[in-house]
Amino acid sequence: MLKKQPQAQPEDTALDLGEQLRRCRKEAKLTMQYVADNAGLSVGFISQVERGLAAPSLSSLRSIARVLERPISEFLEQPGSGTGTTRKSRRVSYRVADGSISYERLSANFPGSTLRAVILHEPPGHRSEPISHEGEELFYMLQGEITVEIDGERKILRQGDSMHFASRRKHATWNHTDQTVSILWSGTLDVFGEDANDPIQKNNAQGTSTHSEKKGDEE
Amino acid sequence: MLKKQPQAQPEDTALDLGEQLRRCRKEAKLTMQYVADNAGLSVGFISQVERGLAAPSLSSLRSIARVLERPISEFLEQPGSGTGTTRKSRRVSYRVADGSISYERLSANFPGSTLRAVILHEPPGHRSEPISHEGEELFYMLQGEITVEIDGERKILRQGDSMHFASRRKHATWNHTDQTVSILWSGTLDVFGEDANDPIQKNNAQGTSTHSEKKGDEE
DNA sequence: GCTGCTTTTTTAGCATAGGTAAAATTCTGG
DNA sequence: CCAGAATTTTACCTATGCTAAAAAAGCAGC
Repeated sequence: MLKKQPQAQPEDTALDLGEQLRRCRKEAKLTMQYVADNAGLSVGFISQVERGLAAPSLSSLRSIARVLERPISEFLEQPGSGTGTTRKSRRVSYRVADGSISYERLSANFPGSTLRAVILHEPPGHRSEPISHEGEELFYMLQGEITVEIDGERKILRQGDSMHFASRRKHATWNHTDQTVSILWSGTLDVFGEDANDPIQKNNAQGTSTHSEKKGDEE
Repeated sequence: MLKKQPQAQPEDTALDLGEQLRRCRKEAKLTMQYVADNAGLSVGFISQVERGLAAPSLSSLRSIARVLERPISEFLEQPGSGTGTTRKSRRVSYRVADGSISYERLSANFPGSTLRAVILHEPPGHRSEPISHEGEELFYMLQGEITVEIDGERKILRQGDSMHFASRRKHATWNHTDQTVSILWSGTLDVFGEDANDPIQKNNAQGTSTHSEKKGDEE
């Protein structure tokens, strides 16, 4: 019988997956036999998966990832080689929602990336509607203080405080102060969209800057 | 024939996966027929997957996720309900590497979470060894300036600047100044470990604070 | 260099499940 | 109420996810 080949994918990710599994296993100094035994699979199958000759099912991949103590996403999403530098002086501000909040994007957007970060500016008195969605997020208070409500429980965050939570929990914010607050927001889901909002403030002196998520805002 | 059941998983994630696929599809206002056609699958299969009666292969899930325009990880890893609030006054500092760098953890650690954030303090003159690993990361300069080298290309980041890149690219930092710099680091891989390093500085007046990654550092 | 053991690869094979087409059922807008 | 759209269900099939075991390669000790 001819050597079996997995179904060809446009991006040939099955091979990437196998390479990454092998890399992680070797970094953890484990044998295939160990991984197989602990994942409830056979050593031959592990070999085939690592060499890209077989594609594991989801449950098998989950078992293998558990043995390697890595999130399954690490094997499925591999960011490309993009880099985004965002200069303070060149950030573009966007307006969201009803136009009261503005934000500046920090994260770049390259293939496979899931990390998102923006700096949010919420004006005095602003309240957001309670929402929930996929992913997780973290607030870090750059300036000012804010009330955060998660699943009905309220907390005040002050400058230097942070909060990390699963976005599926219903959450809302309220700027109970009389000053604009600035929050560094980081999350795993792009809730701010890509250029979906109008830029409202262009700090670039020439007024023609491109958005930072274009292939890096290079010096 | 009895109704087919997917293999039971301890966390029954196949059902979670189907629920999430249906939720995302409805949020995008798409029919199963549309998803099936664009993913190269049958509508009956999409129905079974969404109802947890069949488990898609990795390539099928990838196709479905592409149609829904969501990262595949969104369907595979769902954070639990943890929340971590980290008060500025209660952050525990850790020492890493040769003891020269310290950091304070911001992110909590709850089931399924992949987002990590710390505040790094690099002393004057400190150079890190070039490394590469899985995931992606973002630096935001809270204070001071630093030279970052990625794949041999150097850049200086100043206060307020940020940089987002795939961690697989070889990267190193050098604090070329004569002051300690503070960086808010955010990433998708836990390169700082969980309590793997010694706490070196306890800001809690009682000196007995628990680490913030324990079930939230509640007020 | 040889040997024995460990680790990985390869082979042959199979049970099942990933996935389909089409029919049946339910939903929904007019 | 009805027609069409959308979803579910059924019957079925074959490709493949995965195995056991043999073969090959790697490696440490002598």
